[in-house]
Amino acid sequence: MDNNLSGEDNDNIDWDTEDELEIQEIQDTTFSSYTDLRTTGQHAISCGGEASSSSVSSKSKFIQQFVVMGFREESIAKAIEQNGENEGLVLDALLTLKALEDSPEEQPNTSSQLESRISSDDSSSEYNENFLDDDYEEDSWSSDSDTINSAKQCYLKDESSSLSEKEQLLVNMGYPVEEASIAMERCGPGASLVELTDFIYAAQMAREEDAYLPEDVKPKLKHMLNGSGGSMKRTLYNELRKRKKQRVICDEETIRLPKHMIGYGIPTESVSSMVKRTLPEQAIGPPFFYYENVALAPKGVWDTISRFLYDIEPEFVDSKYFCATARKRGYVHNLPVENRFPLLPLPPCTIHEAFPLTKKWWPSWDTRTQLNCLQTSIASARLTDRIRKAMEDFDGEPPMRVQKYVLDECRKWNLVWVGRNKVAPLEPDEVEMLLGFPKNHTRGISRTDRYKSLGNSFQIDTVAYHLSVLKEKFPDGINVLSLFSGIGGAEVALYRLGIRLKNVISVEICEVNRNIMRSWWEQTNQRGNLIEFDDVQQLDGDCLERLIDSYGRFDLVIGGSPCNNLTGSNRVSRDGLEGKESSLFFHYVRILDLVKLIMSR
DNA sequence: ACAAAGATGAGGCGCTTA
DNA sequence: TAAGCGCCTCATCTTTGT
Repeated sequence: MDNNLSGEDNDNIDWDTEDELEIQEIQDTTFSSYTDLRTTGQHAISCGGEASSSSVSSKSKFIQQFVVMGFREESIAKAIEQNGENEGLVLDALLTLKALEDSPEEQPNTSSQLESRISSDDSSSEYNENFLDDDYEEDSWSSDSDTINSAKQCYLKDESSSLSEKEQLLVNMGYPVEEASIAMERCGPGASLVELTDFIYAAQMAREEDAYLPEDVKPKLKHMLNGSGGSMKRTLYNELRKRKKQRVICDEETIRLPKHMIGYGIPTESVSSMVKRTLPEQAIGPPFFYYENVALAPKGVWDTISRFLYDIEPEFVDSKYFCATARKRGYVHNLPVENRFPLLPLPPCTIHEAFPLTKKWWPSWDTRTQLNCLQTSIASARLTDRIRKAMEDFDGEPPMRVQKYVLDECRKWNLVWVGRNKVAPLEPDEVEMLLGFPKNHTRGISRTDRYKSLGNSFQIDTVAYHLSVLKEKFPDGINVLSLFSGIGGAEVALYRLGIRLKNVISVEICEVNRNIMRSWWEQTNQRGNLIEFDDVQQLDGDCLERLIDSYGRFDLVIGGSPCNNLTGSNRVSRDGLEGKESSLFFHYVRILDLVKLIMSR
């Protein structure tokens, strides 16, 4: 076992990694400037924050503040030429120009799916458009301005520059100190400025309110609008309001969880025949994709997820309709919802069916028929002992007070009755069974780690039911890109459906989980190829292109990104989508977009 | 050093009641 | 309609024990 990965600081959360948002890469790769930039960086750049901070003249700082707002350098240069170094006037000119260029109706539907998707998206477009503008860099990089070059160079990945200098640079760019330091902390010392600014942008965007402009722009804008407002500003203001309005409507109609979480149907009660869903144009594959996360995320999270995944409405399903334990999850996918079929045999759906031996000891006043959500840790032996002692004081039925205490603990910790006055947590192999994994799937690692890995996994029957439509579409098997694979829930589901796994590209940060997956792969005598990565960041455009060249196109991109910062169980860092781990969602989006783009060529 | 145990609420929704 | 209550949640961090 790798201590670094499963040690005390992070345990073996499947998706534990330093998070870096490389949404920039989408654009970079999309517009083929990525390679150029990187090459340049490797050759000529000795960048370093030191070089930048010393060579960053006041003029370049002046330029930089507009660069980070997402304006093109040539536009900035022109605006400065016309207005001098007057911040207000330059910004005015730039914003007006941008407002004119950006009006959605006029957006030329040229380049890629990605671009049109982004431009059709309201709030997220504000984020992405800023970076889409970066394709200007391809041309203007050849500018002979030293200051501009040094600024550019700092955007490149650089390992040598020191932390504090970069942080200082971010602050110089106008980011609040605290946001800069959070970005530094989250992205790590090796992060490029692009990654850092990306992170800050993403975090800001993911926030509920006013996500469409960087914090540093808002006050300036506000100041200007409240101040000497000219007609240009008003034009811009109206333009922004128009977009903002779309977002507000979106907020008002925030996604609500259905009372009965059966999605587009469950094996016993199909509703898919009644509900015909139509997918947005951009959402239609290839490839098929399937994204999962906890249903009970903080407000607005599912709206953001949906917006980034082509405005597909999430399918909320509680696995209590598939097995004996609850598991409320949201799934965003572009799979057909007709003609699904369940895995056979159907798993037990009640506690008694799943654990017949408990029936003998189950008190009548414990009315549970199903278990609550299986989480990542279990009750201690001491707790079950306390319960036993509390029960032993009474012959027969304990008083209401004790019943309440015992039931509360049983619900909280998913305890089952295993003897007279004796409750116990589920064994790891029992959890495996409930989730649809083969027995001993996670055997060989510590008990604690088994619970953790299993608690972070799919419920196989539920996911397999959704994926079952792939079987007739791919009789010869499929190529799978599996992100945040964990212990291989997706692979097990496909395997149990009888869908041949031709090539599986699996990304999983935790070595313990990768070993489990590899072990399963070998035990089940898979004939296909399993290619493992340990970090989603490794999957850049070049890498994906190589993979597709070597192994063929992906038929399915599947994964559930970290829920750490979304789940209500987290009392420490329930930070939403911009949280340390949960922000890896944006890597799912990035990679899916890249795959779509590469495959469309 | 590792594994287990203990301490640590907020947030969101459904339901009842005034 | 508002307020109050009940219930549930892919967890994290520190301390203790072996």
